[in-house]
Amino acid sequence: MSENHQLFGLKDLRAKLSERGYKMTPQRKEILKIFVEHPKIHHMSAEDVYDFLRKNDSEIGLATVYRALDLLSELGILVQVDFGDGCARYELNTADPNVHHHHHLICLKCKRVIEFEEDFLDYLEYTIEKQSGFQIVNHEVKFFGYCKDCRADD
Amino acid sequence: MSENHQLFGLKDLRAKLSERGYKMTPQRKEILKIFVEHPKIHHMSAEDVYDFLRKNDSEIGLATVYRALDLLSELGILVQVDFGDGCARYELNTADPNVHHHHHLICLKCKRVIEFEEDFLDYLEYTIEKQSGFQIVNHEVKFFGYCKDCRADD
DNA sequence: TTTTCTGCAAACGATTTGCATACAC
DNA sequence: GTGTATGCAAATCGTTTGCAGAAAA
Repeated sequence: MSENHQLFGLKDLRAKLSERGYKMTPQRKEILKIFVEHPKIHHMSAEDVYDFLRKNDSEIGLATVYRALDLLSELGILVQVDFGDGCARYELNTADPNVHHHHHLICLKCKRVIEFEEDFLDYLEYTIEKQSGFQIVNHEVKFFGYCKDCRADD
Repeated sequence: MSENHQLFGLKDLRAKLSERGYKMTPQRKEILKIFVEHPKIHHMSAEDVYDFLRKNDSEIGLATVYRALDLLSELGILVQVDFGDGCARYELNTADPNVHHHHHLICLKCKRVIEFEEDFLDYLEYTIEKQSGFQIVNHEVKFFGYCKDCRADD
């Protein structure tokens, strides 16, 4: 579909950080690098990132991973997603207004998470804002059910 | 809007329980009663339920509350909802096909949770099922933003 | 040199679990 | 009676925090 929707790469990290008084560190760079260089690995938790680092002989503490993921989310470089599996997961922010939102189909049986793109919600957002005065800045849509391989009617 | 959409009341509890080999207990009855008799109190966490019970001179252990909420969800009497505030919350299931889904507007400033009803997603569900073969049984939609009182442009 | 950052270990809060007793059937 | 449920306390799991030393700016 598309290769590189993320707004922020490694180059922008230093700027984004110093803009807010934060410092560039090898740990932060390395953690962001995982997300940038492995776009196929989606939805990593702090523990996932930690394990990935250790497998690549990187000795970054778990607390630092948590702090970096928090920080990168605060900077808008990553976004937190939640699949109800008891831990926060992260993905590169693709919040480009020209890029469609993507959301998640969560299989109740095999726990697979499938992504889909949609832009049907614009009218709904418009309606809500008009009816309730609620100013929407983001939305999150999850569909629960059974994926192709797990369907109940198979 | 509507008074009593829940499919299951206290009367059905015993049947639902024994159907699956579970027993009716005063604790389970009392916990469900809170949800049925106080429809205005939405989105209660286990701790909320526990506090509510203690205020009403009921001595039910916290572990029992957790177990009962789990069980009532498993039976389809309650549904778990998650507002990302670090604890599971529950509400009466209103999964009647004739009743519109309701979803949540979460204010990022005052943390208020506003409910809204919608039935715009039927077509989207149809499209997804057709395109991806994913069989949808439930969906969850959250809009994040600023409520009428907290809007950035005020 | 000043401030922020890291890493460790301890603290934390929500939830779960083991176990002996109590209760529903 | 038999098997499930309860209540308590201890265990667990993801995450956060305090603090002393290390490293950016």
